Amino acid sequence: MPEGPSIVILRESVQAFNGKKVLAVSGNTKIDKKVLVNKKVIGFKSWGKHFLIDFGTFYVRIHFMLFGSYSINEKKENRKIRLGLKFKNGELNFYTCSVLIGEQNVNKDYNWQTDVMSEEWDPAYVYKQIKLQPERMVCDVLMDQTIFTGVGNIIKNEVLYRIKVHPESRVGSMSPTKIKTLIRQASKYSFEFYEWKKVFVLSKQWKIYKQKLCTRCDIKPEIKNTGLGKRKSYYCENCQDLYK
DNA sequence: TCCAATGTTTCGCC
DNA sequence: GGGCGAAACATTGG
Repeated sequence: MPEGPSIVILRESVQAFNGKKVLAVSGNTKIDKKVLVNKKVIGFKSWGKHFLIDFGTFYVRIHFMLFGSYSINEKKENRKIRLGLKFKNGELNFYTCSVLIGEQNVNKDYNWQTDVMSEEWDPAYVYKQIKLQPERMVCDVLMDQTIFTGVGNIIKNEVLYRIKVHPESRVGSMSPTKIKTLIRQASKYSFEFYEWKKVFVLSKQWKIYKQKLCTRCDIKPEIKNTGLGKRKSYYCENCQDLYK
């Protein structure tokens, strides 16, 4: 559930509650639930993997971590609700997630220019950030939420495969053109992920992630924890040979 | 049945 | 203090 595109889908799925007043709050979250009662939702936002409920003078931040989930207008059986919001026209429940209150307006805490799915996404700014840290491996940079906000491990693997770059390449060794391609594809693939996920064909589209054979070379992909982040990379030694 | 995994933060050690 | 590894969270699918 947790990569950026999935959170955009969530945001779109809850629009029936936009502008509605919270009538009751439940769940085992540690936040003070009283402060949400009788408050009106000004909007639902997302910043990468963060799901944000805007109440104007403050906001709620939900992060689903690895296992988090939600349900709309129903309760999941045998599951403890972490945060449940009741509205006149339905309910929204979150499970196994991190919940935080932001004490000021959400726009003061968040900047959307790095969010690969935001209208404010700024590829030129992202490019400058990458150029500041040439020693880092591209697998780490792609997963860095302050540079590629919303990119997760699936998107990382598929984008690097698509542009034929080895995950352990130093970004300083990549040409300006290739870095721009990387930036463009991180956003483009995220939107494709979003479309595929909505029609339940996401995993059918994977070209290297969790694949038995490279879909270009028909040879077995490498599987290795790469970079300082040590997150799993699936890659083809034969065709992802650039900069390595 | 077991284990890994679409993630991030925090703690403790060297 | 930096850097690193492990733990914590706790579900789902292969």
